[in-house]
Amino acid sequence: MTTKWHKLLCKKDQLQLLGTLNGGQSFRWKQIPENQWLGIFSKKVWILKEATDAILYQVHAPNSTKTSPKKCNEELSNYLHLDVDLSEYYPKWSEKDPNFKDAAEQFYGIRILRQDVVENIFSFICSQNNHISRITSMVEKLAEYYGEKICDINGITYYSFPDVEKLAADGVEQHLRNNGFGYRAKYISNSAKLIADGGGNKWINELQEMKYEDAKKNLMTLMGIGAKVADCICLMSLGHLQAIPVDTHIYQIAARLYMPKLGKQKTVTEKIYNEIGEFFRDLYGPLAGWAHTVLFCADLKKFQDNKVETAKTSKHKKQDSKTKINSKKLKT
DNA sequence: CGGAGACCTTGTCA
DNA sequence: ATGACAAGGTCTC
Repeated sequence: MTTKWHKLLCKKDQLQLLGTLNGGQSFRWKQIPENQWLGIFSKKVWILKEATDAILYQVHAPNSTKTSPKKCNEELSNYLHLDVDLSEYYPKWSEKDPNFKDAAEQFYGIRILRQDVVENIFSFICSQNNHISRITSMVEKLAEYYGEKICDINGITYYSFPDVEKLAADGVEQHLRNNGFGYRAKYISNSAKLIADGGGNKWINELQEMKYEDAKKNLMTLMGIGAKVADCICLMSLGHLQAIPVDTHIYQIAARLYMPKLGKQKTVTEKIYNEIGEFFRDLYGPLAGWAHTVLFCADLKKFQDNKVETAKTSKHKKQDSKTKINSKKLKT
């Protein structure tokens, strides 16, 4: 086990750990003392902290796992999507949209992570109609029940996210039902079986090769995955940075600030869903999903506590409507 | 094709 | 304290 700190060069405006790791993209990161972040990806436990023009990190993995500094640097850099230079985009998005410019002050350095596809498929199935805190505990349970132990740190055992085959096994649905997963237990079990029957890794590999529209369509054939969850997976795990997950936050933002005609709409139909996506793609360009994530962060309640309340934010504070996302499956 | 309800469970707010 | 309501929606009718 390595406990040495490694260094990955990275300017401050290129990466903010708080908004990126705790902004609802991944459910595998926790803030720990001394302003450090502990998270799990690629079957390793990572501890990160910000330093001047760099990220310092530790890697914890089983002794059998290779953790050469070079390989770890590459893995972390890839996970954080550091090949995209935000200084090329933030000014452009700010120029096109004053709302983005406002959000970007607090939410500089927000990055779309390159997350594991399988983990995100099941994490975002859990996310529907649910709170981030509960989603996090459900993802942790999936890892604990069906994943593999990585290591212990300070008396806590960490587990990797399980393979699809583990989730496709008999008895999973009942087991999850008994452990607080509610109706999502069936979605997880059925989707895992659908993927396994479709070839398992082969199905996943083919998904990764598809273009955005095809990948989205295929994801929506799984149970419990509609347009929004499919777009989350496309954006955060398949590199389709034009994908715009239209959730309740983004719908509210769109109706309030960009598309006033939505005001009276009670449900988000497939048509409305796609219109909102097209609107933002038209506004921000090919990396619209990335820009949208900055707006999403700015709308998260947990990030608004330490923010100075302005007349503008307080005015809209309590006006969330009863609008439900109701986009239906695309017909092929 | 669009609308209306149901759905597990937990956190939050009055 | 207790109930209503919302939570990064989706499925079914």
